[in-house]
Amino acid sequence: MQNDRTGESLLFLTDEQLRQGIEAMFFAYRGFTADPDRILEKYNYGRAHHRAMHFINRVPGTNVNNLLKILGVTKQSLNRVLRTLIQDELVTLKIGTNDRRERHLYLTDKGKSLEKQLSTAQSHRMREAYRRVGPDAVTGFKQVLEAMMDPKLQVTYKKLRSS
Amino acid sequence: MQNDRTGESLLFLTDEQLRQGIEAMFFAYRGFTADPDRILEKYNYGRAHHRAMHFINRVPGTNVNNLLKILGVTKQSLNRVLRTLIQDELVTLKIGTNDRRERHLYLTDKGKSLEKQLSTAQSHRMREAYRRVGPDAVTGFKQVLEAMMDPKLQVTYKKLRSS
DNA sequence: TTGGAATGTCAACAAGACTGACGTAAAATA
DNA sequence: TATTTTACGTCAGTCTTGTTGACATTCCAA
Repeated sequence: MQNDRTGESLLFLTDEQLRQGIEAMFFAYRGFTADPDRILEKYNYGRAHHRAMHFINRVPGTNVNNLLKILGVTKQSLNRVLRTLIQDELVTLKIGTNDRRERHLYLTDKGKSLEKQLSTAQSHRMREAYRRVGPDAVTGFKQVLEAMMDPKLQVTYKKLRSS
Repeated sequence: MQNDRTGESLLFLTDEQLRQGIEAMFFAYRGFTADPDRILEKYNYGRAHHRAMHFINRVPGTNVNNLLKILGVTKQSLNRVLRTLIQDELVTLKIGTNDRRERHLYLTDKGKSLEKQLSTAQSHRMREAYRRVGPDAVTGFKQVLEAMMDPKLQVTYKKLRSS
């Protein structure tokens, strides 16, 4: 019976516990972005550039529409970012062979190099966190995050995992 | 011996696992802010207003400097947000009795009401996530987030927990 | 009494998000 | 074949939220 549960086993659902989770997300996200932000600043790029580069690296040859769905911004917003990345030769376009309306996006060597720098910095903090807390905590971490996503983004997330 | 560990037990530290964690944070944070954002839009406020109200509610009577440390923005940024919240009678100022330079911040009844709306929406999603994954995963979730924070913010986070 | 701390304010600016409107090329379909 | 839809780009304008820099006020403390 549900009601046989002690207060202790339900403690993780109290308002106080939820509030702690909310604040933990807020403070952790600051840490999560801090290291790449410092690198981006040196090149006069922002988080938007980082996100675009991350997913172009993750899904090489993706078209713009697909990237828009992943990033959840408008095409005008993404376009501004892509324009500078292409100008700076971090990203290249290839027109689709089947459908010539589509632009397929790739990182150049220069782009790969910067992406590597950024992901190394970001991974380093996460690796340290993972190492300190151990594998079981990491499993729980990912389970909660996945459960907090909007359903559509959860699908996107899972697709990326299995690709 | 460290080297006796199997590949399996170290699997949580692979590049692929770290990348998954990064993407999980990115997608989950979108979900985390989505519900309050929708409410804020109706009142023509933004996330900055939400954050200020959250922590004024959490630490009633806080002065501006303390709030600045928690939020990690400049006083000019915070001031603009506070000004509108005070104009709209969601927040009140009380000049310090000991130190009359300090402004102590409080939510009005109107402010408390909106803050409640926002935190209810945000908590609801987190509660559902917690419920689905169970208490052990929640413990791991918080452990990883705490380990990812900048040390100073980790102190701030812990202080809030124990207050 | 003077220096520094806490706070506020004005101005200017930038990143990064948004909407709306319009254009072009190519594919799909009626 | 003609029309519609799709994919993408671009221009213009707006908003929020962050930034710096400069300057004023208040008031505690040495």
